[in-house]
Amino acid sequence: MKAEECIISRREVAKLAGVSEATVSRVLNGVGPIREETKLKVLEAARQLNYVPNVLAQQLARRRSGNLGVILPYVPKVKLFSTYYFAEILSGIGETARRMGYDLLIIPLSPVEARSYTNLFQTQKVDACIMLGSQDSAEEREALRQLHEEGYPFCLVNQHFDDEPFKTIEADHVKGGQLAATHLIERGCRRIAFLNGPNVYSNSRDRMKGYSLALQEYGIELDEQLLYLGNYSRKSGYQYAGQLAEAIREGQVDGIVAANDRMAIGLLQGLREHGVKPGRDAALIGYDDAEGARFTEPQLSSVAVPFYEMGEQAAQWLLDSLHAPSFQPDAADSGEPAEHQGAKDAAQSVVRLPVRLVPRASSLRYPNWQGDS
Amino acid sequence: MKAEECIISRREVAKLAGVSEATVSRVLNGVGPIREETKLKVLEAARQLNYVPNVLAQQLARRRSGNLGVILPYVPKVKLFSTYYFAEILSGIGETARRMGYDLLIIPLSPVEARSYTNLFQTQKVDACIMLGSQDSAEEREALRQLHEEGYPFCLVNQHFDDEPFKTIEADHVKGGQLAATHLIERGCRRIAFLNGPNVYSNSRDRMKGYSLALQEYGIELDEQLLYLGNYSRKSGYQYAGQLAEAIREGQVDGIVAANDRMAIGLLQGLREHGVKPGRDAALIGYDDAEGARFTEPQLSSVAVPFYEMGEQAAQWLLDSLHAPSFQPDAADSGEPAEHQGAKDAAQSVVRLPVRLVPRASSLRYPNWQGDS
DNA sequence: TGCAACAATGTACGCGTGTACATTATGGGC
DNA sequence: GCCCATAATGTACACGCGTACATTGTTGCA
Repeated sequence: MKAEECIISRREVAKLAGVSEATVSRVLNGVGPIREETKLKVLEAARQLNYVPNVLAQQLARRRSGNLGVILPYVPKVKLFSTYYFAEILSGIGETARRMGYDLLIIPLSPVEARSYTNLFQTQKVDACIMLGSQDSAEEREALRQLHEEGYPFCLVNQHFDDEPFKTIEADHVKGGQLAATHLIERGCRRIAFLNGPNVYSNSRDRMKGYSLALQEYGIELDEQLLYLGNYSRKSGYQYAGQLAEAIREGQVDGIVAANDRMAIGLLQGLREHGVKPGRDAALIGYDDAEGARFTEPQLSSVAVPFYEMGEQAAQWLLDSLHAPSFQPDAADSGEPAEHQGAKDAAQSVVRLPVRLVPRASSLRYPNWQGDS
Repeated sequence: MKAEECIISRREVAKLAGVSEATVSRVLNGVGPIREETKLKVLEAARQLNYVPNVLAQQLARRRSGNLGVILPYVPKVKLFSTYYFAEILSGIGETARRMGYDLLIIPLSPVEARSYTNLFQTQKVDACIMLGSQDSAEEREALRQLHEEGYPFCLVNQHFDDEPFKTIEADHVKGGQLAATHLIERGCRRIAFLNGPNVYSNSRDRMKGYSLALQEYGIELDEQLLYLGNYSRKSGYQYAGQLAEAIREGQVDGIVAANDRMAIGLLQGLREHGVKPGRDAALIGYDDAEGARFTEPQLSSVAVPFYEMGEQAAQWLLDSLHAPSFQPDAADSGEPAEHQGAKDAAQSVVRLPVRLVPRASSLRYPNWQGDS
């Protein structure tokens, strides 16, 4: 009995209800005037047959997939979902998509094929797309530019491209870097090391900018010697521990800003192994306010970034723009005006959410450190 | 120029190549004998027009979506992606799906609609489905049973249902609970509290079983007073801190097994606030070996669970079974034989991956505790 | 009574693809 | 030169649904 239910379509419902297929479709979609009696007949027939519309056919007929694509970068050996950063953004996206009746289509980029994103849209698998963890490379920029020119709706999260009109939801990382550095300065640090991440991420560059601004504001000269480059992994923080421990002992460094909490935590653990205790011997502050920042000893000061909200807003904006009738891909015809429009959009295209300083014990510096026993 | 490219289909390619649409289809799918010359003509035309097949139409014609569904439970106020448990499993699923050419369709269950899963398959949105975080309730069991009866391919992860033939990938949590408790016993504990999670999860019950076995093995009587119930959140661990701190001081408790690391970490922090230091005043061990277990002070002993591999295996088995020609939903016709087959399957239907004890400082107990300064 | 307006429904086709079947070339053995 | 097996291609339709347009039924009003 159950076996046949797999293959019932609109036709069976129509037959049972004694109406045409079109009427069934109209009833189920609430389109056009329908006599109440007919409506009930159809609904009863559908219920009785346990009819469920074939979404694939609907998608083809409507030329909309109802899927929100999420592009995940390929990062070797990194379990992307497990990083605080992606997990939080994804949670925000997922919740919003669910609320708006969209499904999430996760598209992990494969390491080999450097295909352009346009294919993705041409296949119609997704109606819109959110780009996570994209890097500022020439190819990436070109691929996105093409996407934008063809009018496909997409949104970058936490990565902006200068001089491009791409819609972007990010956080104010210049401010964040400044907050972090200023915090250490106000706690008495003068020789502040900065452990940054790769420059292909705009947020790395922004934090660097903020760090510089803070130093400048307090008349502290930027010392290239104090700049370290990691890759946002805990290991890459850990590996600088020896070097920094020595610098701290020699008085060359009295404070450290790390560009994310993973590196900060790795560094913190390494420093302790070298007998240097952040919060006592030097001030340390991380970035992201990941959950782990509250687990360390001492607890890690950080800068909170509203990742969840960024995911929410990206999804919300994208799905709103799909429903808005304003979406006109015809702009490409008129050539130059499109250019101009792009420039106008640029003004509002980047949304920058505020970040927040979260001071904890790791950025204390003097013997008034409140440790236990 | 770019604008028109959005609407090219097989027809345009066929016209340009001077062949029929069927030939285009055959060339692109590598079906049937094709003259080399024709093949090149078609491929050249496709390239020239920048043709990309419409996946929606392919899905409809092939009656396969190419999507692997992942059901996420609705847990109020919890950002699912951000929990170690889900994140790791999802990473494993995602990586495997990518390798097998499938996309991941994330389906977060909404709080209200308690729809049956069969709808999901009937809509054809997914070819197979992985269930995460399902609970052992009567409705859930019934919904899954229906799914199984109708022959839809699905797989549970980290949750089994007794007496059901559902395919399941989980870990040996009985062993895990036993390992944890035995570890504490061997380190000298005799009054071991157990902070467990809700019983709707089979892994909670399994760990409890393992805990009991360990006590029994060492002739320690199980004391109901020492059983605590949390909900796997850090907060729910934290809230028992006062109670347990007192019990430890009074000598009522000398060791604690927590059913996951989140609760263990919350508890650890709470205990320290009450002046009780795990690893010195009492032994504490968590479960999952989440990343955060290495961040705490002292570092948290735990039981490592191969979540990533569980995700991999679930996806692998599911996608393999789709490609295998053995898949015959006709079994329902013959009635009882299906029952028998189910019983046979049951023997292999539950795959239980091994877990591993990870001893760290939190489960030490005596003054030989190796703290710093 | 006749006619217009509108409600309610049916018919027919498009969406873009896969593929069974029919048809036409091609070659080899006699 | 003929016939058959097979290669190569075209034709036609199905997949299941949305919807424009045609058709029929109903009502109100002159």
